[in-house]
Amino acid sequence: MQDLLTVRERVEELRRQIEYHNYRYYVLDQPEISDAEYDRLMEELRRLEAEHPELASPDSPTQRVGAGPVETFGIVEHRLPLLSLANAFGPEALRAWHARVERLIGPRPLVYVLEPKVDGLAVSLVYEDGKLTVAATRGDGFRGENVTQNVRTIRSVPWTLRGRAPRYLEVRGEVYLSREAFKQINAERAAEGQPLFANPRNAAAGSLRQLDPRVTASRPLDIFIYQVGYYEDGALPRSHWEALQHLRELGFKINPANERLADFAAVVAACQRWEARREQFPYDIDGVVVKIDDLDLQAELGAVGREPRWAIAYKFAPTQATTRLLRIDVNVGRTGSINPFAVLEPVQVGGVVVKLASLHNEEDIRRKDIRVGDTVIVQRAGEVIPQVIGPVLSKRPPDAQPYQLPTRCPRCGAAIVKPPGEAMARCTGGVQCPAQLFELLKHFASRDAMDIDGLGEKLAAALLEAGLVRDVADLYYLRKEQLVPLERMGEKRAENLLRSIAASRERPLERLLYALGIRHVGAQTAALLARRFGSLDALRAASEAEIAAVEGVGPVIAASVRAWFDEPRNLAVLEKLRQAGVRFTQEAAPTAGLPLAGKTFVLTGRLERMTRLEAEARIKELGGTVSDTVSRKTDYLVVGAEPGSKLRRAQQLGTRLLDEAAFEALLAGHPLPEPAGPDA
DNA sequence: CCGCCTCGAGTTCT
DNA sequence: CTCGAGGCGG
Repeated sequence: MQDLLTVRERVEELRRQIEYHNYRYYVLDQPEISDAEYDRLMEELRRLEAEHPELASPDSPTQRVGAGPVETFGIVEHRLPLLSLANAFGPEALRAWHARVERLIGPRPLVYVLEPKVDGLAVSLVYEDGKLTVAATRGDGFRGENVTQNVRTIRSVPWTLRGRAPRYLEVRGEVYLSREAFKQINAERAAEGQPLFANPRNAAAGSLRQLDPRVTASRPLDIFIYQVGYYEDGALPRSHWEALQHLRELGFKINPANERLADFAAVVAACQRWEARREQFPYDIDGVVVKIDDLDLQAELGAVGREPRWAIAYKFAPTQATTRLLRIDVNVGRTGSINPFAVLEPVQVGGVVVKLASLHNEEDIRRKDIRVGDTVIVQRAGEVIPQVIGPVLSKRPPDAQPYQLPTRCPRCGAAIVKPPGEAMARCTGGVQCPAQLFELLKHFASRDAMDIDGLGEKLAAALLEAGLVRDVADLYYLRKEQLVPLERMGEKRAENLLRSIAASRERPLERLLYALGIRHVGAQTAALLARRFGSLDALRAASEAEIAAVEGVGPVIAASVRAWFDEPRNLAVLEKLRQAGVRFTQEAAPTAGLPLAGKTFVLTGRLERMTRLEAEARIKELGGTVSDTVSRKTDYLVVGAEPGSKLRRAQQLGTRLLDEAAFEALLAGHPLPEPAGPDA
């Protein structure tokens, strides 16, 4: 039995250490110890508290997991109201604000502080004698809800201030969720069939307003403190910037992206720069808050109504908008997949007018409960494809009906079936379906398949419309006089097209195999099959078991391939291709002994001196393979300008990175210097 | 049977 | 780029 005094000392020591490491990890983002070591400290503390209930304390870091639920939130009167900010939409409005400031205080040199306007929810935190006593939502600015128990679960909120704390301190901050955490929470909710949050802000608000703080604790909320509200006992610095530094010393998390600028032109430029790079913040921001730095000037400028004149919110173009869902139509894919899409009342979002948005599949529409006639939230951020996030239920027309997929294909009338357990419904019309034939023709001619230059969307439609092509083999029997009457088709273009078609007869087997559009056979699988069987006839003659025996091919793909070759219509197409002189064999392409044999590459970002396609071709020539996703099996990630998410994954996995110069050196046959060791 | 790794397929606007 | 799902190793 241990002496209780020493146990108490140990408990206090552990609490001190854990709070310190919390601070290093969550506030400074500079941990000093590993997660495992941290877990060990936490585990020991938990154990001691369990063994000695008399030592338990609501101030112990073990309580960050949250206490029991409450019935309702109390109301908190803010000692000083939380003001709102005037908005500036665009640089002109920002300049107008600035002109007014100068008019009021006369022209003199000004210093500005810029802070990302994080899209979360504002809270007020009160510290008395250095201890967190009350946390409240903004509410109407005068009175908010008491969410102290929930805010205490946020790891970057100090319970006790560091250093010499004022007797009474109130600070304001923004509670938010990172985009990553938001995605994770929604994925969990989707798995549990719960309604999804529309955006990180809603998720953060929902999390903070949980009656059960244990739920809040499970959500990785974070906070940035941006303002002193009320400060009693002790002198505050003269400037906002210094006040933020002071708050940082007290243990608060201050946004490291904040900037102090002394030139208004630079302020405007910075706002625009941040807008262009808003995706690079790990959390959503909807603008930039610009503040006059000097606190005396702030006081002089004062407020109009509830808006201070010394600050303004420069607002970015919104990435979400609401609009009406007019109709749900469906597209038919090459494989017969039925792909519903939303026809929207045109709406400006993310800098473009959106009229259409994909809806993926019936299941997705059901889960989001999207109905024709609904007002829906549409999102488009950066280059990302527009998405329908969900309905605004309060605006739903009373007669709106849940969406039902059509039972017959809108293009060919064949039955639509949805195999149990699969997400996608399919048209059963096969190549009889004009939509599927059209998609197949485009696919056949596409660059990774037979690469027929000049045969794109438009021409494929025209050839089908004119009845010149009923299957892909018909392409090789086209004559010039048939083509010329087509719209926008002269002698010259017809000749060029026929030449491209003729040239495509020489494509290697793997291209042809891919071009045929056999279900589950993409470029990669086509290459595996071509390499193993060497000729189309050998593959046609193979049994299902022989096909399934190929490395990387399993029962599903084997059955699909076998079924394709058992279809008389397909065999007829093959005979026509053969008659037309299309190559049915693989060229011998030995890869053994080449310098990059066995090496797997992934490319990300834009290369300066060659296209991505050229880079891929060079790697393959030298015996390497190119993959699409970074995994443990990836040997090199070639990093170009503006790399994507692959770079982060590669860094996590410790994959070797090559910049363009190093990549070129490798291609030129120069061995790479060994990677630096951990102690180098 | 589960969890990783890959591959296939589809998508908006300019 | 993202989702869904096939293949495969443990």
